[in-house]
Amino acid sequence: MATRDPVSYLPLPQAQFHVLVALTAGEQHGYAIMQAVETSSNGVVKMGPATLYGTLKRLVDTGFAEEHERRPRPDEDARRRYYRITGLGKKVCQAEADRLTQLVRITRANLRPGPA
Amino acid sequence: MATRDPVSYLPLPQAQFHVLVALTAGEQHGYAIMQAVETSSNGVVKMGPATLYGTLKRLVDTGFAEEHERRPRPDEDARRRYYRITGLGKKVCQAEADRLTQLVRITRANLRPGPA
DNA sequence: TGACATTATATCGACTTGTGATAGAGTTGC
DNA sequence: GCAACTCTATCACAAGTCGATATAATGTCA
Repeated sequence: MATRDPVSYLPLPQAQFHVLVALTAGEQHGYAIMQAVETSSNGVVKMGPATLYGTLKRLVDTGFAEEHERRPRPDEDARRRYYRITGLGKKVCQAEADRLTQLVRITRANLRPGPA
Repeated sequence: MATRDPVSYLPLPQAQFHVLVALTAGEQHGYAIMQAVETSSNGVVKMGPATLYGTLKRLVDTGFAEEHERRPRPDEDARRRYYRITGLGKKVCQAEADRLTQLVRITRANLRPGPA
């Protein structure tokens, strides 16, 4: 069966992209993702639980991420639920990154000349 | 008076960023912006009139863009209304571009290793 | 002249996405 | 023992996005 072109999922909603990017670093549980998003953006992007868990559900529904069976080790909080990015998720994430790179490139080129 | 930190406006809604980027290329009228967004994204981002004019209104309200008095030249369509990006708009656009660059950088770094 | 596509601005209503507040419960540190 | 933190989760509302539609001027071609 023909795989759907990752580009056809673009543009990704911002929250989805943030969560996916966090998951490219490896499997994570929800709370860790929230913190990763805030930390890696230097506090600029603050994702609350509503956005996080809602987004996580959407990612799983669409097949960009999946929960996995891994049980927290004894030294970890037993309540944790782990998620990881799927192959499709990686492709889409990659494509979105490419799209944004292009956008940023245009911005830079246009803004360069001199503050009018 | 102290100017509000551009970073405090981030993250920008996607449509607002797209329109601002289009305006960094110079003053534009609505219809041209719609086309610019679609063209410069290779057809990936399609912005209809509802999104465009709504977004334009928000940008003006927030002070990121402004309509200006320039009348269309005789060889241009008389119905056009022109907009341009403001100083604040440029700063915010710049800041958003920086933020996205950082996000993309993280994505690239994490996705690099090898398809697991 | 008439027919038709394109340009151009604009809004309505529905849907999707995002968020602050709140909840409940286990865990950690003092 | 108690406060702060961790962790998952949902509700109800707000914000953002989009397809469809409206209206009208302009351009093209025969």
